[in-house]
Amino acid sequence: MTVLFSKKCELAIQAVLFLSIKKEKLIYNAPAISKELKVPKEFVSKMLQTLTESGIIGSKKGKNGGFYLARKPSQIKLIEIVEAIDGYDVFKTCVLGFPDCGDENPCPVHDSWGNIRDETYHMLNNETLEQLKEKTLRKIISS
Amino acid sequence: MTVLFSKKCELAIQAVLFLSIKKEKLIYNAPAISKELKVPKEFVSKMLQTLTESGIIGSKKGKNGGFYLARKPSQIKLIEIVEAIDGYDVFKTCVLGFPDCGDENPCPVHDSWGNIRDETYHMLNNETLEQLKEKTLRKIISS
DNA sequence: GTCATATCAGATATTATTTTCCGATTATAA
DNA sequence: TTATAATCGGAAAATAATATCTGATATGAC
Repeated sequence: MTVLFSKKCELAIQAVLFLSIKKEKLIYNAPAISKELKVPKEFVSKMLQTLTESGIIGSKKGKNGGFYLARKPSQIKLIEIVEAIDGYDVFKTCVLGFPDCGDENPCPVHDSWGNIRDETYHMLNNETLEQLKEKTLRKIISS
Repeated sequence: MTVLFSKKCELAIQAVLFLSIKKEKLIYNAPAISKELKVPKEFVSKMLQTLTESGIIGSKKGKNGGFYLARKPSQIKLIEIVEAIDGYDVFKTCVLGFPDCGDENPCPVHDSWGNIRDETYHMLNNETLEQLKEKTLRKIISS
């Protein structure tokens, strides 16, 4: 099981982080990204299509085509990727699964979890890819 | 998708919270708990078996049998239920899905997520069912 | 213009999770 | 002792998530 995001969303964040440490508009195709992230290329391909639809990355068809960041790393936040793939459900759904949990009818951990959930949102909404660059470089061997 | 726990685990927490506001050793059978939590009784039944194996609740077979809290609400923490059903994977797995993420080779959000994860653990480890009783009563109509 | 190489779109297959079913066993009440 | 009502355990079915395949379309190189 994944922690908070779907596999597709995890992979999307990994891929965008990977692209963010490369020279601007440098194009990588699906097989290359697949190899880098050690994930099946068909799955990577599908995920990259979704990211392209939501305008986070751009694509170029045909020979020497591939994918590239649509904006500068300083203008992309992790939360955008989460929104594009998984949506905001994680930030709305009751952590204990009570169907009618809300501020008016809170579950026993509604407030405690609310704080944690807000912090998580803050984490994803605050840092841009640019700010994560150094840490990303340390994680992924860059070229 | 669920937020952090499996469906079975969410249900387990709900069920134990439900039992915690009842008189000690008062027995409820699977159909009754199923009705209360509005979840299929077979699924409730399976989950209650797992909780019984791990000693959080007790069971009584035969006519007028059912399930009851094995210990006092002041001696049961939410984290025990999570451990019994889902295990500690949520607290170990990389939130971005990097297979080799750890303190030596951290992902870009390893530290930030680490704090949030620790807070979550703290939330589940700190409060006992007894302390949640009031909030639970407000959520679940008691008898 | 033709060929090679890439994305794109939709369908399909596979796997994992969740849910349901069924028979066996056990305990209680009458 | 017999009928009943419950848990227990394993298997099966349904559903959801993940992964793969296939053909179509677009693009650049030659």
